[in-house]
Amino acid sequence: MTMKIDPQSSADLSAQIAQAIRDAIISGQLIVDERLPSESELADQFKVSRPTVREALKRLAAQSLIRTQRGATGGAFVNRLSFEDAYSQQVTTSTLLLSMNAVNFDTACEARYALERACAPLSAQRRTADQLATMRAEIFRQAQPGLTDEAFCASDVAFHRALVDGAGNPVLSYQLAGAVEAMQPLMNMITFTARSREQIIALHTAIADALETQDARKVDAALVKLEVYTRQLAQDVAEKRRKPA
Amino acid sequence: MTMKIDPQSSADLSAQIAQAIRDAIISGQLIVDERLPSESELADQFKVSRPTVREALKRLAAQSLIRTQRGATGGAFVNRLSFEDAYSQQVTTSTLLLSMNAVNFDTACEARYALERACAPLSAQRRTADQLATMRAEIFRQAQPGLTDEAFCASDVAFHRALVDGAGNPVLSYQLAGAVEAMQPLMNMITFTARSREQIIALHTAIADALETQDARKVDAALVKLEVYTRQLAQDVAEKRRKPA
DNA sequence: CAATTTTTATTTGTCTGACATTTAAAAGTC
DNA sequence: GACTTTTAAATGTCAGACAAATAAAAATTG
Repeated sequence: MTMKIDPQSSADLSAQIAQAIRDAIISGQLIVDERLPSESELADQFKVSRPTVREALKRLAAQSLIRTQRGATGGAFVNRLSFEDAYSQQVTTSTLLLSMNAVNFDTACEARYALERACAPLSAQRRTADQLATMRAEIFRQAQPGLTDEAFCASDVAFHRALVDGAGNPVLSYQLAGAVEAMQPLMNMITFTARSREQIIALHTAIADALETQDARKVDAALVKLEVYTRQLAQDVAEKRRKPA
Repeated sequence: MTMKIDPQSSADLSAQIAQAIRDAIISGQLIVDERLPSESELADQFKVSRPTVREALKRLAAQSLIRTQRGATGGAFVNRLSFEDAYSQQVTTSTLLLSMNAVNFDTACEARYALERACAPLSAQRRTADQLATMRAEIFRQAQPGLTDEAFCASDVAFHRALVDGAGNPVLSYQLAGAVEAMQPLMNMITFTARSREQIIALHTAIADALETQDARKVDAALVKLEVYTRQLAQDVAEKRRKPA
């Protein structure tokens, strides 16, 4: 395994080295659980100092591409990117993307429900009894009177996540992670208008009922209603903000 | 702005510091384009050495959360995460996730088409003439006899990306990035059975025609056919591999 | 005085060398 | 043979230095 960096490039050495190793992983030259050379050896290979190598390795660690272990048999190992890791990265990225770019609420909402509706038919077909039970439990929690707005939102996310997971497709669950979870802070702006809870619970119940009877069309209809209702709420809030009675 | 790290924690100092700064960005304590304290100042604040601070900053840079600039007025600045950055991160993550986890082809295929079909109705409604022209051009390219398999695949991706972008929803385009682009290496396993090109081009043409007349149902029908066809091909390849005539 | 050039201060990028800590294997001991 | 101790290798952290880039400040010049 020899990796090279371009001596012409103007970029940081640590960035170049990280990219070289990243490429080796993506192309399969380095396989899962394989141990990278030690930091000193890498420093020799790339003709740079150990701190520079370390900065490169930290970049890769931040992307969960490698993991490091101390001790005699330690070192940096190519990490198997788990669905869980990918999932949480996706949520972080989506959250930042939405919060930093002042994304129009309607745009985010449209995307989220379009994707969720894509899961609905599969979920109606395959949802397990366990996932259905999770959804019922979350609906029950949402009906508790003392629930804070944050807890209601968290429960809302858990409900929709169960719906998505019901499709029984981990790739789909992963792809939807950002769409569902990153919406939470945006939804927070809205749900503080507390009277909406009954309506939302009713629609959640409709969804759960339809999933129980495996009626994909009814699930879709309820999701559409939920989307319409959510957007209506957002519009009301925006209006109220424009002319605060 | 004061940030703290837990002196009890066993994790790497650089990881803890990165997390502290990351939290400050996510929570809005640090806003876009704000300059972080210099590396020396951060080292003093966190009571660690400069190399440790630098490792933390490189972790954040790997996630495009900050950018650095040298010179008198330089430093580390909170970076506005662009759709483009998020898009390419998503593609990298999805590609690695699929290649490292031996994801079942059917699973990936199902997810990809489920998501793409979610875009279809919006795209039928809103696609611009420009996007339609892109799709026609890619179909034309795909019909060229001398085209390599790699180029055909790339054109295929470009075609589907135009379809997704037709929905006119940047959040949706971002979310779909992984689903569409990360499939390319998996598709490569299949398209080397060259005779399938005509069939694919016919279905692409059907999609473009339906989008031109804004007929969402026809788009959906063509996408379903494309999914069925793709999965059939994969099955054939798998079968041929089991008993190589 | 205005324009240009030079200097200077600040900040990141990189290097060297050292020590601390963790860990597993090797060596030693009973 | 089972247990303890030692050792070696690796990452984690530190201190201090110099290089390179960059913009502002100062000096120079027409």
